[in-house]
Amino acid sequence: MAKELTSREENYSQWYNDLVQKADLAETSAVRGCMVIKPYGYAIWEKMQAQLDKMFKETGHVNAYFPLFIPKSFFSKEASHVEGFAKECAVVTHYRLKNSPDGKGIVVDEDAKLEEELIVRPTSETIIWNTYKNWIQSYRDLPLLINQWANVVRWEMRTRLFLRTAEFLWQEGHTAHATKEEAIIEAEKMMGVYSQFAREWMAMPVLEGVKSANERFAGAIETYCIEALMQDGKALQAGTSHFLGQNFAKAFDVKFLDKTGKLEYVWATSWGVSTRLMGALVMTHSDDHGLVLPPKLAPIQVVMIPIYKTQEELDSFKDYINNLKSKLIEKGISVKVDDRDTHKPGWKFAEYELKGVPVRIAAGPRDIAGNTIEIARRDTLTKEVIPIENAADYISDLLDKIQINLYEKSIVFRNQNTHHVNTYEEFKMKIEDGGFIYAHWDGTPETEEKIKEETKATIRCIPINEGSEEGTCIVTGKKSVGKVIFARAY
RNA sequence: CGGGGUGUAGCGCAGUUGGUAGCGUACCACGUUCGGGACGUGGGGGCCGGAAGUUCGAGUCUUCUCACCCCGACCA
Repeated sequence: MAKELTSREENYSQWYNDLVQKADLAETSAVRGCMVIKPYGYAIWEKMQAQLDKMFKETGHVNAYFPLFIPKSFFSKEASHVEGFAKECAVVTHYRLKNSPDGKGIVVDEDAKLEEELIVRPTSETIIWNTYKNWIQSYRDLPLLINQWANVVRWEMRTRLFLRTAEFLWQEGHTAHATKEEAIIEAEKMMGVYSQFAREWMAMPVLEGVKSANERFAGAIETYCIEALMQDGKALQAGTSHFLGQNFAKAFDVKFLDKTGKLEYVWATSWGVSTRLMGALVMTHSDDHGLVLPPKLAPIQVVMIPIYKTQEELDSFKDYINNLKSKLIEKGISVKVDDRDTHKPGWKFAEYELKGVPVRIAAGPRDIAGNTIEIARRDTLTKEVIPIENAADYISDLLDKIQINLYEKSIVFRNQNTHHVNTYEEFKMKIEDGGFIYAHWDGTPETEEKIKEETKATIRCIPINEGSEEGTCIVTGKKSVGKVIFARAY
């Protein structure tokens, strides 16, 4: 048992750390707060990227790339934006090193100080809006619908693999529109894209809503978000989409001539999801045996493991499963045959369980004699023996079933951990067990702050598309227009 | 940035009042095994995080540093 996982019950965050590293998703690096994403983890990210990118293109967006460095002066142009990010920016001050005078190593060459310091982008609004100014003159240039895949740096004090790292990978969409309404529709649409991706690809249920003022993006008028519930009862913000109003247009003087010849500021949105989704994926489905991946994002969907003693038996296994393998590949299913002679079947079973491969097929002399294969499901940890004839169709259906089962299990979990409360006392009790809590709130930042200080819970989102009824705030007793969703969050 | 902890073989750890480094696992070779992480035998691998000090002698004692982990404040 070389790779024993800490159980979730014993220590949830240790379980997460163990799992990410032992399943070969990522590891900590020599650089503080920065991770190395390993090939298996990166393969999952690539699958996420591929699907998201497709969805962005389908909604009319194109990709571009903007610089890693942002002149410091750009940053200060939007007041609340700079305030939000100033505390966590990496700054480039020099452009040259030299040999240390004492002969030991190298030092920064003080003569090579930059005239204007550069910020390593924590997000790209400023450099992008500075650029858009040159691209937009008339309503005919709008809407401008651009996305970029990039890395960003936020100098976090405490980091965790995928969930919060100093450098992370993400995509950031930045759009410009002629009207406020159009920009709002865009921001809502992208939240919908994220939500759909989370449900259908990650098999992860999410709540859709808007952020309270306290939680809003620095520089946004409205922040839309999707919020997921992790197995330990903590909420995780999985994606955000911002309606930026004309804040950045005004800060960077981006105007256009409308059809009537009037000069107007453009309306903006930005939206992003990051490698944090990897953390969400791990914490939504995985168990004490290891990773559990939804088939749609699994780099290997089916692994085939031979049971054999002799070379002849191995050869006959290969012949035996070759046809099935081809049929699966024809169906677009990714298959790996693990015929390594260096590990025993039992070892391989445990390994692929740890790595979350959705379906495992094993076959040995007994199966070959009886024209059967053994199929094991990662999500339920069940095994069955089926005839190899028509196994391809069976497996194809099974992958769909697993995808659905994971989503349904997650829905059940979330429902079991979602509560409505009517008093603050009840709230304080329920919050200790984790989960989402619906409660009436008077709409003021002060009340939210008080609740956060006393219970560590924040408003994860103000639900939309759920309908709401009036009530009274659980803390102040003042009027509330509808319940909002609280949780302790990552 | 506060509070706590840990740095010794790839990984996980032990190392007594200071005496020149060991266990498990992984790795390599050979043989027996192979339907849920096999076993035996033999082998390779360490500037004991770094620097300075005390000492005849430091993994062990002292000081200083650095890194990482956990818990808070901040955050996607």
